Amino acid sequence: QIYAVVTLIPTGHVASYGQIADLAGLPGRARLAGKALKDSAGLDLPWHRVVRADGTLAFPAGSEKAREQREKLLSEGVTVNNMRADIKRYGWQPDLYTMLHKISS
DNA sequence: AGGTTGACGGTTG
DNA sequence: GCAACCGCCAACC
Repeated sequence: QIYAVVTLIPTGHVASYGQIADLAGLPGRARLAGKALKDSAGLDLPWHRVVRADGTLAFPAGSEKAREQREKLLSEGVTVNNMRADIKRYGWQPDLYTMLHKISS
């Protein structure tokens, strides 16, 4: 379920672990979403579009994965300042979020 | 069985 | 805005 929701994130946009878990029918289990993505290594998913609720990248600053994620987001037009994506502009808009919530239920 | 550990998130100072 | 806490829960020691 979690992987399915991740594929729904439009190119050039980002979503939080909490939102992913929520839409996957697992409210309040953001950590599980993170665990699922960690285990998803190898699968073809837009994992780089998943960030923390405040927009910061989940990988330790300076790490190889963090650099890779930042690069992928920038290439899609998502501004990333100091390892933090601009959630205000590129995050899921409220209307789209509620719409997806309705569909998934 | 009990303690630790996270690709997290909301609250508080 | 930031950092320290605390709640969370499944997987591992």
